[in-house]
Amino acid sequence: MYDQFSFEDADILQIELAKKLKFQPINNVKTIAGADISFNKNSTTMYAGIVILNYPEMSLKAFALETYETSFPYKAGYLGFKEVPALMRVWDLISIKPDVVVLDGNGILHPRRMGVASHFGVLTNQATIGCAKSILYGENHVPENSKYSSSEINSRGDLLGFALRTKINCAPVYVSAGHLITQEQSLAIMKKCIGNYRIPEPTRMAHEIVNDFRTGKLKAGFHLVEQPLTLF
DNA sequence: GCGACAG
DNA sequence: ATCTTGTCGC
Repeated sequence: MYDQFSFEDADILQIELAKKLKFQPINNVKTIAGADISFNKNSTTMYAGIVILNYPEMSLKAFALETYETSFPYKAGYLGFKEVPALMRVWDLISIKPDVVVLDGNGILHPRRMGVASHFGVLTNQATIGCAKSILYGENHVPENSKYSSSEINSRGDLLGFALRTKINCAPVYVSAGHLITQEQSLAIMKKCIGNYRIPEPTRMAHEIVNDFRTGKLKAGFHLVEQPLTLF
């Protein structure tokens, strides 16, 4: 889909897509999804997956898996061009869409306000939240060392996201609104998605199934979980 | 110019 | 992201 794009083309598209961003609170959140990608080193085959959890119980409700071929390289600031096409393929397998989707990467906490979560949100017209494991952009402030504590991340006076401590003595994760949600609600929702691990449940579980998919333990397609099991 | 740089 | 053993700390 973006294989013929140069980084210059990508810059222009990100700026155009950013003009479509909209930030508004979501009313009733009953389901939340987590999306992630996995792949073998030196391979163009991507294993994409999306899990759907009941909110705020965090019990697994369903998940979808699909592969996708890409030649777009990874480069900081352009993750969306590599991952969004694959995730959209998986998204098509889901008939009943979740209320909000959490992506493994940033939302507007990005130099052009178009991280992978915002990119996916605009293209699918869905509410999204970005939750990255390391900082990409913005003035980084370290939150205090206690679970649920957070600190703002600003740039030129604009609030772009938050550093959130999900576990004591562990590096924080970086939360930012993707699309069709507010910064504060993004932070509030992510706090309720924290289990006993550093990575919040949506993204953590997505990472889990996507790896099982890559190693052959799970197969492509939509899978409904009959007995939603709460892991904590 | 130099260093940083999501997954 | 993926590869990959031991090791430090709660």
